[in-house]
Amino acid sequence: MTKSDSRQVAWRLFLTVHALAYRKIDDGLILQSCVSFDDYDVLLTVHEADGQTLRMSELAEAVLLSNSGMSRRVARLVERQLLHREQCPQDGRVFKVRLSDTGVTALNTAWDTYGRLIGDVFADHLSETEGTMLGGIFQRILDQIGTEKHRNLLSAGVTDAPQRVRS
Amino acid sequence: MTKSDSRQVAWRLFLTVHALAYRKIDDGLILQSCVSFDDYDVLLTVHEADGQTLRMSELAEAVLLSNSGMSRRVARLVERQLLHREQCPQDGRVFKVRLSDTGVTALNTAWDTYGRLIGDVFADHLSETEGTMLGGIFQRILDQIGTEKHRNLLSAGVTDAPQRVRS
DNA sequence: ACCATTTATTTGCGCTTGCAACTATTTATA
DNA sequence: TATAAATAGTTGCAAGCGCAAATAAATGGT
Repeated sequence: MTKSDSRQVAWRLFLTVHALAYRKIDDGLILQSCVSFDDYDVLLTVHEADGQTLRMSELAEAVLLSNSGMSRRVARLVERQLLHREQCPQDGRVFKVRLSDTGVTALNTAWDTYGRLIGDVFADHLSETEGTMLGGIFQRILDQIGTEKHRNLLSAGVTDAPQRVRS
Repeated sequence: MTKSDSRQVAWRLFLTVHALAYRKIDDGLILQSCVSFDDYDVLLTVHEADGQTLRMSELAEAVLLSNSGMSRRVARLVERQLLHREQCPQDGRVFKVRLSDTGVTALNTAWDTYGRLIGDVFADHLSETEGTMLGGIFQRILDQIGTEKHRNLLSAGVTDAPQRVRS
């Protein structure tokens, strides 16, 4: 594969789009909703989980952060009263995390901002068909490079899936 | 736009694919070529520039790093003898950066690893046609959200492989 | 029951980052 | 020419990260 390969070009554009989009969303969220992109990701992941609860290590893996990083991130969110962190009665080693009422409110507020921003930097520039196509391609890649946890993004939770198989 | 919108789904998958791909490439580059993904990006950007030289601020903008961050990153690369950093004679405020011979060698070595990794985590999972489509979509997004510097990735340079550095 | 092992999470530490303040150099204005 | 304003780049600082070591709790073999 040479550097002029269309897939190579797509890769470089992929990186640039991600970097720019990430920045814009992070800035927008902080400015308009007082939550960073990474914090939002944590809150959303917890809230979407079964029973709206996750243990630390599950959360860390889900958002692709190290355990230690997640430990401190959660500590900050608990400090800010957006999360509760409670020791599991059955197994004293595990701590389960859950959104506080304030956290739920913050998540909902942030969603308004986030949804708008996703449109600005990404979704509004795609047709429905292109969205489906992209989803199919990314899901296919994820099936190859992700762990079990990441493989089910489409089917789990996010409803009707434009699943596709390798051609 | 609802959460089950295909473009919304595509966005989430986009984020996950990026995070996983980034990790794998960074790990692979460090392990096999002793250069981090971010370092590689800097070296490549400098080498691809007009006259294989860039001033600090241009470099910072091109790779989407802050000026201070770039200042320190370049300092480390100079320390490692991969880059030269020389004061501009016409304007003593600007410093221009250039690859050393060692840097060129390192870049070529890293390209072997990097090319393989891009295939592993991204390109090999796409058909040529899909690559072209993705490139088109990403370029369209970039035209909307990027600055002038980022807008020309496809047209400027990348398309017909001027950057394959072969000794 | 006892102690070694394994598992879940949290600290210690060093590294990288961005922001704001600083230095150095050039350009504009009087 | 003198000096104010603008520009390029570098530091001080505080924050976040990952790795490895430390802690705390459960499990297994005897």
